[in-house]
Parts: sequence; structure tokens; C-alpha cells
Amino acid sequence: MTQKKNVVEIIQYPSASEAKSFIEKHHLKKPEKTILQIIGSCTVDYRGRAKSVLDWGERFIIIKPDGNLMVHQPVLREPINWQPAGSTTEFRVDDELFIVYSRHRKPSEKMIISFKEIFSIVICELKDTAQLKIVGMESDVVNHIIKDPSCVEDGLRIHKQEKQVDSGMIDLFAYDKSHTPVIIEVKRSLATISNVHQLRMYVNDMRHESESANVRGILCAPRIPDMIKNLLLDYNLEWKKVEHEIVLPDDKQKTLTDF
Amino acid sequence: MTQKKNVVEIIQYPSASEAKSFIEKHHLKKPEKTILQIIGSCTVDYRGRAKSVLDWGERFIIIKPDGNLMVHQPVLREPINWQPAGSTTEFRVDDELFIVYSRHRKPSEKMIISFKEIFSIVICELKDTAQLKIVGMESDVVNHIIKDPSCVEDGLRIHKQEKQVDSGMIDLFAYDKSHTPVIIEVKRSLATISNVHQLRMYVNDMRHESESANVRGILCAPRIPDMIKNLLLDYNLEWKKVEHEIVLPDDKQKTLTDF
DNA sequence: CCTTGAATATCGGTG
DNA sequence: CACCGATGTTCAAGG
Repeated sequence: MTQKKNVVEIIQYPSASEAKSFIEKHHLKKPEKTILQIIGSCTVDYRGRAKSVLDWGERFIIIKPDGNLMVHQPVLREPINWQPAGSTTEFRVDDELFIVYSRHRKPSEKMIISFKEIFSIVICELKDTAQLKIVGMESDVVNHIIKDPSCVEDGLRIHKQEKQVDSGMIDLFAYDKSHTPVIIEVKRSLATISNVHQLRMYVNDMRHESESANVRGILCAPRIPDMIKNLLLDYNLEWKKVEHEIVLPDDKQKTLTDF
Repeated sequence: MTQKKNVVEIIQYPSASEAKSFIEKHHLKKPEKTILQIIGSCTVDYRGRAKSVLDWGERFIIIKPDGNLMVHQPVLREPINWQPAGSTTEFRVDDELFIVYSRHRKPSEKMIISFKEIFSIVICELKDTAQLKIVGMESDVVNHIIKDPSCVEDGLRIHKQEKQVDSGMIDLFAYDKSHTPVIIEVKRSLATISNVHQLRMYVNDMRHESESANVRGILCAPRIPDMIKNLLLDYNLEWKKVEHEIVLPDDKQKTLTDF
């Protein structure tokens, strides 16, 4: 791979003023197109939605064209400090220090990063037009339950998927072993209050419809906080923790499992 | 600043095999200490908690010593794809492609990143011992209300802060203009169902204590979802949206506001 | 180790 | 623009 085009510009161990010149030349002429990364020893001061001070340490910062700025330490997936999208960045030299100043409006947030030593600056222009992320997510809790209703309750028989009622669409409609109608509300991840109220409405609708006093409602999710359980108890509803199962429909999977 | 120590190693526009050699030399000898970054044109396949495919595009990936791997596009603060901490990474050459293979156990997650072109590889060893982040955050909704009770309700008089009752500590105890006792539960960010139940218990306690049927309960928070409002209505409680105010305790603030 | 709640959450969709 | 819900949330604290 030859260096046909200069996608990446790099400088190592620049002085503060060299860093400023380099950034002015390669980044500030088109900050909306280039990604800037600085590795070095710095402090970080932030004030905005919160307020924080980060003492001297070696870390790297990334500034994206959309204004996002991230300060990353050697550990954690999350940046230790950041500025949100829409921030504008300025670069200054102040008494041997190289200073990155980022500002955001509404909410007002400011950050100052002071470098006493810069190991490297990398500036690159990346084209990622095909940035669509296809999420062929088939962690179908619903299908999982349809395949094996006993994972919710013994003797459960699924009767209908996506049954329409007044308030909306019921995920699963079933009968238990005593032939009592059961409405099952399925949640892929965290169960919320909203789901409880939804389920409550569905159950109310069904009681109206079938004029049967006996309609059970079960909320199924991988994670159900205690508070949600209490709320369900208040409304005389039930819950069941169900793991989600990841289905692998297409052949791409082979590429992954090959290893 | 001279190049006393090689904190950063960089190679530009390597072939797949050159990339592999370079990473073996500078990263794989101490992957628990060095951060690896690759900029180039790649695809990403992921399977684990979900499943995703990302088509060709120019992006950069970061691999931290703790196993975190991030795939960043030119926009967004969040990586478009990632592997969690504890993942292990392998590097292979396959028919001109340079392949990064990351694997995680429990939950099982795999990722394949295939580079058809690499613009640069940066490997650095960062020391960030003083990584403590001081968060002197005092976004005092309580003080805000004490200073200006009318932000909750006209004619409200704050009587006591942190009043003890059986179930716990009441944030604010007040009287409205009709001299009715008012219990105010304050939340800094999102109001939750937990806060509703807490407030409900406090009000119950107060009714017992004062033997007054008239005790109001108001939940104050910057954000109160509709579902919480419904729940409050169910329990005959009230709410008020209040903005939070950020207090600035120490002098560091001057550095930031100077700009 | 599992569970729970907080976050400068971020991000996308909707009214 | 504000609000609301989802997230492969991540992360830290507590049992």
C-alpha cells in the first residue's frame, strides 16, 4: 500500500508552538472534515452539567468533526472526560503549555486541556459514507417463548402472537393450564414502568372484551428491578425473568464461528 | 521536547504483513501496557449480545490494555461497535487483508475487523496513575428551592430541611399558603418509581404523626416521565418540574470562566 | 458474583 | 425544540 494520498498527517514530540502550527495547517483549515488526536501528558478541567478536575497524566484526546471531544485514559470504554457534539475547539500556546479549549452552548459547558508534553498528533480525514449499521438483531425473546412456553410457566399454551386490543398490540396471548387467559408483555432488556402500565391496560381491555374476571398479565424481561416487581404486585400482575437467546440466521455467522 | 523515550511508535501505510509485524513487535510483547490504534478502511462483523454488520468505511479502532476495543466513525461520541473490557485480541493476515479478531467470554462476544487498507498504526504506552477524577458537583436542587420556594408553588414556606420520619429522611418540609403541611421529595435528575414510593411512605408517616388528614406530597425533579406522573396521580401525590442549579465551590472555576 | 441504580449518560424518534 | 424511551447502555456500589 503506497502513500498515494495523505489521509493521515502525523507529528511526533512537537513543542507547544509546533503543535499549534501543525494543527492550524492540517486541522483548522477543515475542522469539519478532519479528526484530530493528541497523545500526551495533560490536565483536564471541566465545568458544565458537572464539574471536574483531572490531574496530570498521560492520555489521549480525540476531537471529531461533529465537535465531540473525548479524553481517554488507558482503561475503561468510556472517556474520563468529554465535550458533547456541537462543541467548538480552540488551540493556544500559553507559557510552554499547549492548551485545548472546548466550548459548548446550551447547555453551557467548557473544558480546558493543558498539555505539558505532547507525544504525537495524528490528523486524518476519514470517509465513512456507508456508515449504516445493520443490526440483524434476532434476540427474539418472543420466539424463544413461542418455541418453549414452559420457560414462562408450566402448561402454558400460546394462542396468538401480536393480538390487537384497544390500547395497542399484545405481544403474546396464551392460556394457562387452567384455561385462564394470559397476556404476556415481552421486553428485550430492562423492564420499565411504561411496560407495567401497558400490560395493565391490555389486561383491562381484555377483561372488558371477554367479560371474564380472570385475565392474567405476565411481564417477561431479562431484567426486572424490584421496584417494577412491587408495582406489578400493586396491580395484581405477574412477572417472569426470561433470558434472551441470540439467533444466527445468515451465513455471516460462519465467518465468526470459524475462529 | 526531544525524543528521549519512545512513548509512541508509529507506522504509516503498512501492508497487512507489515502491520502484523509491527504490532507483534510493539504491542503484543506487552499488550497489557500499550494502547493500539489503527486507522484505515475496514468492515466490522459482530456477534454477541446482538449481531451487526458494518460495511466498508474509513474509521479508526482503539484497543486499550484492559481489553476494551472501540470502533469509531468520524461522528458520534459513541463507538459504532465495540468489545467490552476483558476481551482478548488476535491479529492475522488473510489474503491481503489485515484482520483483527476480538473475543470475550461471559457474555460470549466476538468481533472481526477486516482492513483492506491501513493508513496508520499508533502504539503508545501511557502512564496515568493520578487518574482520580474529582467531581465537585453540587447541583443543588434543594438549595435552589430553599432560596426560592415559589419555584415549586406560590406562597410556599420552607419549614425544615432533612426532617426525620419513620421511613427515612424528608428532603424538605414546608407549609403551603393554606397552612397545609407539604412534604417535598427532591431528585437531582430523573424521577423514578422508587421516589414515588418513598414519598408515599413519608406522607403516610406524616399523616400518622400529625393526625392530620391533609398532608401534601410533591415530587420535584428536572425530569418526570408521564408514567411517574400517572403513578403520582394514582397515589394522590403531586409533582413539579424544577431545574437544577450548579453551584461552584472552589477557585478552579476561575480558570474556566477566564476564557 | 449477581443485582441495582446513576450518568456531564448518549442517541434516535416523535409531537 | 423538548420530551421520551432504548441501549450490545457502561460503571460503580452493595448484598
